[in-house]
Amino acid sequence: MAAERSSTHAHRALITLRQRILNGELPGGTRLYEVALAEALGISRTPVRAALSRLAEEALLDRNAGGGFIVRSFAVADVVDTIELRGVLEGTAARLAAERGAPPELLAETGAILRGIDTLFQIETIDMEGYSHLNSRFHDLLARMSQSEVLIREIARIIALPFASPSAFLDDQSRQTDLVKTLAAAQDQHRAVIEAITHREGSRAESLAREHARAARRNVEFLLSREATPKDGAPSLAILSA
Amino acid sequence: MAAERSSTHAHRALITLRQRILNGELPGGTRLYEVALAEALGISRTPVRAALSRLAEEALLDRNAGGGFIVRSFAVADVVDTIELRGVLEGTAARLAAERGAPPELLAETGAILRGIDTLFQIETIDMEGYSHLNSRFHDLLARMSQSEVLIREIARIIALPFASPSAFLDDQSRQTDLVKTLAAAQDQHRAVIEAITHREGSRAESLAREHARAARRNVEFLLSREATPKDGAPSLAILSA
DNA sequence: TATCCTACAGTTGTATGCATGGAGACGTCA
DNA sequence: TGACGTCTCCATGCATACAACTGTAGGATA
Repeated sequence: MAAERSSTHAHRALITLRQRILNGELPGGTRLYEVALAEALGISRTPVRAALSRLAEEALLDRNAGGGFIVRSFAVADVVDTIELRGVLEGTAARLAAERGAPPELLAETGAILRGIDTLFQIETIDMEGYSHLNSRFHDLLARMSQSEVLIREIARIIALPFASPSAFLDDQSRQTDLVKTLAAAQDQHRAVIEAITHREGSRAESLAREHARAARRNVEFLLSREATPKDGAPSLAILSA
Repeated sequence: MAAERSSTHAHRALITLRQRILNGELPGGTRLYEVALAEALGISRTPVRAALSRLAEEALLDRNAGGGFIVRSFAVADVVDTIELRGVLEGTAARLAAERGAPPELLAETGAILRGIDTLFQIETIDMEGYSHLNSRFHDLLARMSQSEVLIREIARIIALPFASPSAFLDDQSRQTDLVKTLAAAQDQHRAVIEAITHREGSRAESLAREHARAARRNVEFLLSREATPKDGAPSLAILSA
């Protein structure tokens, strides 16, 4: 976590601060002071302000009435509701895709991704990084099939929150046995959604995509039900308020 | 539209620029230059940057790769999709309200608002400002009944776009006759949504709230179907790209 | 004792000058 | 004629000094 080599001070500050918020180093409710941050990061207030402004755009900070920024607090309910919201939005994307007709090239690309995931399953130990990548691409394609720029944008916005990403909690599954079962079930849901879209079954596509997001929600609830503190096994949940 | 008296230069710049974007004075695709704006507004670059940053947060500007801001383009499809999205989100709020049980005090307040709207209907010429205010409060309460901070926030975000507000297009209805009929129908829908929530009928509440948003969508399509250019009768549509 | 007033300290708001870096214009070379 | 390279200009990135504001603590007064 030394000095990162990106283009601008503002960008480096953005990355650093985002990281500190996500890993719980800057807990929800913390007021962020420009001067203090500038000194801590060894830069001036100007790029700090730029970074804070972008974090507010990402919904990780709230603007304080009368100036200043405060780290947003995320309770368990917020995480659950955000995942639910992703399900609703992806459900809408699936419905629109079915109603409007998904572009053949996107359907083809999706098919290739699903076959790619199948291939991963044939190896004993699953390549999680590879799965995560393909899974993200699948969800990206699903959004694009809606052919709605507005929806694509809003889904991207929600997914930017780490705990709401379709690939969240994949790296912190403790029970490897369950994991395989879980992923196989998810793959079945992927197929069902695409099938519904292909057959122009809007309502069915919407329900299936919604239900698919529920898997992530169950994952959260499982991780939180364990005795261990969330931060140990689930980095994505480090942001949770105490 | 002279110099407005708010607290800071940045805030005044924000209001001025927002207005110019919404009324089409700064059409979609326009690149905004800090120096030029600073000179035009008679202030320095710093508050201009602050204002631009907040407009990006409101989704009225896009950040240009490599710096700078560009006015976002809104096509008819974007307006329609945004209204559809509001319907989806308000539908979700209604469903959650039904599933989780709406707080009695919110239901009571909603009832008062609905009675208030009824009262407006008893006068020959409807007080549009009054209706608009009550209608906004109804939609605000609907969001809050979901008891989901995440959803409340996202709905507020969408409604901030002028053409997606539940009270958009009220002031630019040309045919006063249809207007009364339209508003009466909307009021029926309001009642139906609340009834479904009260009876804990989640799916029905969701469908009704969604359909309610379709009224706004039909309004857009009606306004655009007229011969007159959009800007004349419908200020909310002035933002549309040519 | 309660309230108001004042002064101060700390924080953000603003202006400005300089640094940096990218895109386009222009010219040269193959 | 086309492509490549360089040079210049202009917009943004950044630092810094100063201004304005806000909340608070302390004291004075009724």
